Amino acid sequence: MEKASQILKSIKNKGYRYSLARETILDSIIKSKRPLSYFDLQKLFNRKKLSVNKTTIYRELNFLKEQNIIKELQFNDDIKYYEIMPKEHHHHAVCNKCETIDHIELQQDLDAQEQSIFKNNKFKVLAHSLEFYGICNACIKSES
Amino acid sequence: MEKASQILKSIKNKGYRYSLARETILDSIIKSKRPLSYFDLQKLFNRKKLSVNKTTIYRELNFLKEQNIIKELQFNDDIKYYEIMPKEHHHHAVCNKCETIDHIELQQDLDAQEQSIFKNNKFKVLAHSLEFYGICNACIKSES
DNA sequence: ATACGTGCAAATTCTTTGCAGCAGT
DNA sequence: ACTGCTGCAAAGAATTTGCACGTAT
Repeated sequence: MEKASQILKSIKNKGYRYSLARETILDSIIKSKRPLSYFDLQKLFNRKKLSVNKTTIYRELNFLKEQNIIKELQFNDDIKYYEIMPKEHHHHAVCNKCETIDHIELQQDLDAQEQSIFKNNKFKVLAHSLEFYGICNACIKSES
Repeated sequence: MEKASQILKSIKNKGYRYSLARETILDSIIKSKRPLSYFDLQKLFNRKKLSVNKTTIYRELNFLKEQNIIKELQFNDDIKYYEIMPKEHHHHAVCNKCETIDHIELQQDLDAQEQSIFKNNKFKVLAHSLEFYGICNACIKSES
């Protein structure tokens, strides 16, 4: 809860308030090893037997996104996922079998590629988004 | 129209039929330099003064996707785009200003990265998706 | 003649909005 | 007390489905 309460404090300084829904959503996203969707949070509230309206969840996700506290992600399903705003740039590995999404940090990033794009395509790269699709370790092991 | 009619022929062999909507959608996606969305096709039909119901467009896009004739893409807006199934693997450059989407082919692809992911993360990469965001040439030039 | 393709309206799903009441500061 | 936060119902937007009719083969 340490990190969450720190962020909540800075939110308070901007005139926004503490609420249980806000803390729970924020803390869940911080603690989660993988990006969470609206549905994940929904389930989570159910499990905790907390009654939180869907409007609140959607609103809170948008709020945290606007505050640059969380980042919205899309993979090849139609679902939006959220992760805490990363300090280190990283990428995602999506398992085609179990649909688990993991973080990946590359040894060599894409600086060379970005420079050649500027040269060859006259396109000034400011950011990139890179997702790997394949089979995760658990699914490799459990294969027949 | 050559390529479209070739694909239409192979569709016919599977028992599906020719139709004007099908040919127009397929041909538009083939001829387009950039991925097209449902709305692009909608506009296109309007300009051509062809009356095609939205259901037909959605159904045709799903049909062509299932037939592996076109590929569905998502960027950081909420819109689905479609391009003809690429033989050469390539990536996309999305302009933050004019939202134009271009194709990019990398000199060095990501083989080295994929191998190190297998080593370090025990994740078997089968495919990847890479989008660059930035400013396109036209927008660089037109900047004040 | 068969059964795929199409249009229309209705249904579905996901998300947002309006508004009145609740609650943190 | 002020104003942000919440829940509910309703509205919206994007997409899909059911069904009767049209049309390529």
